[in-house]
Amino acid sequence: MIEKYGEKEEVKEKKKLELPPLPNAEKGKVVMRFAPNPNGPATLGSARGMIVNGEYARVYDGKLVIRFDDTDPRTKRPMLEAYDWYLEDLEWLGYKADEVVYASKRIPVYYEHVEKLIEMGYAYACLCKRDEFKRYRDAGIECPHRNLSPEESMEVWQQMLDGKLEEGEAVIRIKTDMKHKDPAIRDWVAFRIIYESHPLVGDKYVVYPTLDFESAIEDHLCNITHIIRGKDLIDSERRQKYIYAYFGWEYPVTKHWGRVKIHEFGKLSTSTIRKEIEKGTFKGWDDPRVPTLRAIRRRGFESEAIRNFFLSLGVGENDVSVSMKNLYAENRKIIDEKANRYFFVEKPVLARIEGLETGELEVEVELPLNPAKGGIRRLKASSEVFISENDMQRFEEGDVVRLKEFCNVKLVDKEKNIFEFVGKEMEGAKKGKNIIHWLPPADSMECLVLGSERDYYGKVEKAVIKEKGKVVQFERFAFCRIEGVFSGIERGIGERGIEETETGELVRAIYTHP
RNA sequence: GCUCCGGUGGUGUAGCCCGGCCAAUCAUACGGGACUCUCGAUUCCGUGACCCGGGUUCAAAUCCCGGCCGGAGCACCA
Repeated sequence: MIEKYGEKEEVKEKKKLELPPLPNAEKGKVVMRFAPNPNGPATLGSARGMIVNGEYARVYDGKLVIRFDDTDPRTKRPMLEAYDWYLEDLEWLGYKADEVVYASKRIPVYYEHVEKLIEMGYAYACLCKRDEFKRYRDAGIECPHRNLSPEESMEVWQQMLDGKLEEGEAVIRIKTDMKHKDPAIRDWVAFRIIYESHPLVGDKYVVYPTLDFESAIEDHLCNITHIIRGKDLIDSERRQKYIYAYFGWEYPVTKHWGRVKIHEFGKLSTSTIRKEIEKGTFKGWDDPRVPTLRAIRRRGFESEAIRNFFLSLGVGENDVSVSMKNLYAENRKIIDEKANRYFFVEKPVLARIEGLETGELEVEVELPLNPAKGGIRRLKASSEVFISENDMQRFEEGDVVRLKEFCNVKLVDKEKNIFEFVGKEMEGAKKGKNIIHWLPPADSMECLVLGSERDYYGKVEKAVIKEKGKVVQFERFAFCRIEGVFSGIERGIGERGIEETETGELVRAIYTHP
């Protein structure tokens, strides 16, 4: 017994997922960061950033800072609630932020830095129109404003701050190299004028830094040692290194990962989700059809599964296209032994069993509650039971089927759903698909299961109401998370394509995965 | 078009830096058997990959060159 246990432990140890070592990482000195823009809630994609950065901070006994790069109140307008949602999600995934930074609250700091750069002649006020500058850039020619004296640039900068200029009239550019072979690097924009109230800081500022500038300054100020992010930001490094050189700072070690595409969610972006929510297609940011962490959590996924899923993806620079099935497999490993078992009869039909003796009707049928932990649950024996139409269709008259743990019955009239009692013992019934789940009307209640592809309606054991908030397995159906008992409009029926039948109470559950 | 980056089974991933121990790891998927009063779990077996072409070398998934394919950036977005 002890030996066996030891073996098991060893196997578990082996399976433990690990990230590759971080270059130049010293235990206790690593500072990682996760830098989202809260223009919507965290998605599965954000989870990768939280997990990889959080994990490195953890294994190196380092620090994790979460920084909100919320410097565009218009195009990527932050969402007020999302700030805290990010913090919650991070915590749910098992990581704690040692420091929380809000870029929009630190704008004066960026002002100071750019002013220094202007004074040193490394940044200048550019009055070119957008298209005008694009032509200079593509041709590799310096624009006329590049040689403005620091004093002249400062004057324009002051006018920008004072709100004396229109949007687009002037920007601050960082001097790089107008002949740089990569046009993306040439004299990039550090500040622009935006007349728009910011959700967090209101109308306090009209000049906002771009991500490249803000994050360059903050990474240094926060003492970030390693940056791991998507490869869409790979150019940032080449741009920001100019600033680092001007200030004599050392650029953190960087690593970039490729794009993750999850088959099941296709091209659902934050902005399309928002649109669909506004249109009413999705019920909210935690609608089970949406790839947000809130929705994933509501569906009953364990954070440990999400973590393993992303660790298995590694930090490679190539793009990956992966299926939710992998996540299901990870989650199943964790919840299979935790989840209690119940019967949920989808599309119930009431079947009548003839020939049951009174004695056989006075008993309660015992069913295993949990194959790993043991325990039993009870259902009343009954001469009328709900079975699923999905099962009913498959049977022919004369077939003997097993009502799991209850009795064997023979179908005698398929039209009227009439069965005949055969016996209590197993023998005579074929194993496999002929063992079906069932429910006595007295022990059942209405149930709606909200799924990611479609919803399911049926009857469930009354006893599941004890499982509120937990994931259970509806035998021969799927793992589901029980949300609770609802009535009235809370029921959710009728809104999602399932016909309203009754108006009483029902159990609402969320489909986790098969 | 310009600039970067990447290409290992169906899907991910290890190995590549420091060539041989790689007829290539692990997971998942798939096929089949066992077990189980769930279509879940467990268990056993099986299928299946180094993008192509040159070069260097006694030896290349690993180094070099060329091609092909894929991706990202070229915003007063993040």
